[in-house]
Amino acid sequence: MKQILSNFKIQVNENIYLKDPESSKLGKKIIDHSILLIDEIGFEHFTFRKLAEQIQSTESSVYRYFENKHQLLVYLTNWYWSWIEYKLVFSTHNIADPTTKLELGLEIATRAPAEDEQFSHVNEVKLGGIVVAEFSKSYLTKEVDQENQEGYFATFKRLVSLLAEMIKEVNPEYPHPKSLISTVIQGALHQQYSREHLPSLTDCKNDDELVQFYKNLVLKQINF
Amino acid sequence: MKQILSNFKIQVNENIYLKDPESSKLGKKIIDHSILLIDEIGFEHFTFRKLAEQIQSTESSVYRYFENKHQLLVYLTNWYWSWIEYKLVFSTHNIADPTTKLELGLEIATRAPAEDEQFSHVNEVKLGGIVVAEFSKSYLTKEVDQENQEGYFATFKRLVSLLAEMIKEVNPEYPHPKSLISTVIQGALHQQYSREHLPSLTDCKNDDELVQFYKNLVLKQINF
DNA sequence: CGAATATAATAGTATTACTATTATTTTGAA
DNA sequence: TTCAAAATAATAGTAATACTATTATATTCG
Repeated sequence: MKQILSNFKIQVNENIYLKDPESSKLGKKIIDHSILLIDEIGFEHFTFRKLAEQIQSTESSVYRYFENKHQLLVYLTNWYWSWIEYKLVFSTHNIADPTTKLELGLEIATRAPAEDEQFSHVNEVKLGGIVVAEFSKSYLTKEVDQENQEGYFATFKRLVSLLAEMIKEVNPEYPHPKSLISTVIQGALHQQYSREHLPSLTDCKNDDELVQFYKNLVLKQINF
Repeated sequence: MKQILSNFKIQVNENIYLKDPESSKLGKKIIDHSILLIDEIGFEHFTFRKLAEQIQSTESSVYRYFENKHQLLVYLTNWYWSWIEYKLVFSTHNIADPTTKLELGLEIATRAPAEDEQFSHVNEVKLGGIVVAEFSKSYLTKEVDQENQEGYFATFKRLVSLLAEMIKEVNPEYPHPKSLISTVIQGALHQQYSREHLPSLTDCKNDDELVQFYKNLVLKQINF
């Protein structure tokens, strides 16, 4: 994966930052360390002041990249889903059989990133953890409609529609591909969180079982 | 429903408040108006100061009932899931056929509450909306493990285990009842939210279709 | 090299999330 | 019915958060 993708830079919609953090050293430091810090103390306790301390910079410097910490979270989650989308598009590119293709897509969309997948300055494993715990906070706000119009959630919606298309290739008659896919992706995040913190909400002992559970759910559902 | 349940008072675990809001007029006002206010401005913008203004009381008076607004949210979501649990237990009580019972249970757990179900001083419809938009914020925090130990999420876990038992009665061999149920309940909340704010993530046009989608998902999945 | 731009340092404001103190009102047991 | 205890209201205050503004210094790039 590292070799395949190392030429690509994840692009995030320019509405989601004031100044592109990929365009400077400070910008990259903001991204890298915000991932470490949010992973460590959680989004609620995370502040630009604390982040600035960690990177030996100042609050106002961070504010020149992002309007506020909410926008930074949206940036991080978009980066994450873009990365999943790249992996999905590359991996499924040459696969002819629709069912195999769908299974592979589900695998990529539901499995938590592993240590050996690192391909950028970003810590993808910790970012995956942030997505599990914080992604839903990025859209469960009163500002969702306006932000949706500005493309804040476009990456995730595109991923859902990509996988929904894969379902349609397996069974063009299936009536609820988008509901099924978004239920499965969100469900996988939730099950990962549950395994760690609310174990009575899951039966999956490990990631393999979890991925298998969702693959099975989808295939059984769409095959008539 | 109103008649059946009007004798029952929803009980919330006493760890989830400092003073029982059901024990006084002010307490009930806090609950009622916090639902209206959170529904109106969202949990992020909600403060005890704003709430106190609405009910012509003071911040410090509210603080004598709840440690902070997070605890109030946990209280409200527990109340909601307790109410769902009551409806589920009553409705399925005398049903012999396990499949019919499960279908009814899924119906109650996935359908958004309707206007005519009002049975208490609480606005159940708006509370349902709050659960859709804010429930996940109640456990996606760094304090989840400690709060889980104190019983903050017991009501939801009990509801999941009730429905998981219903699955086992239909098919004792099915290996992932808890994962399936928690995926479905969370999924239904998410689909309700999507229908309103991120429509490209759903195919369900209305509540009936949504409920049917999840019933079908479960039944197809567990029937061998 | 010099101008433009980015960053750092510092300070300041409004709001939030509380805590503390005292006064007033309500209540409920003798 | 009274009077003590408890609940509530009024007021004030603190530390942290979420910003904005100003100026000084460093960097970069045409």
